[in-house]
Amino acid sequence: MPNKENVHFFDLVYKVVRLIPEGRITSYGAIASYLGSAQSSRMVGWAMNTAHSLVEKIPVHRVVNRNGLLTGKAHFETIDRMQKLLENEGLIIENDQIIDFANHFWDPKIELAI
DNA sequence: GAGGTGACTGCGA
DNA sequence: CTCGCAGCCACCT
Repeated sequence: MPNKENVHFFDLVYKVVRLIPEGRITSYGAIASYLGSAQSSRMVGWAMNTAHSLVEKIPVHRVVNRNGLLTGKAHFETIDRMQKLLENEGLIIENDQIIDFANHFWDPKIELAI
């Protein structure tokens, strides 16, 4: 659905991430796949890095790798921040990994019915 | 302008 | 099972 020219990859990423419901999470790959660049999952991660600097509030803590591992926690203010935020939304984190990850997974491809 | 880096992923050894 | 490598593309030096 995204165009090819005037649409920036990052903008789409922000848009999708912002749509993630509370208590849900998704993966970099899922977003990348939704944007039509399944192999560019790295860019999603980089987008999060940029998003962190934006004024807009983007729930970047709801984006983890495909294993439900909090790989991006190091980029938050504190290492515990990400886990704390997720736990505050009803998720359970153990060993930096989201418990019952699959059950809380939010796939933009499905939820947004691309 | 060129090279290095990275919050990922999938596949092969 | 774990470990390593290649592909991907925007940003930084």
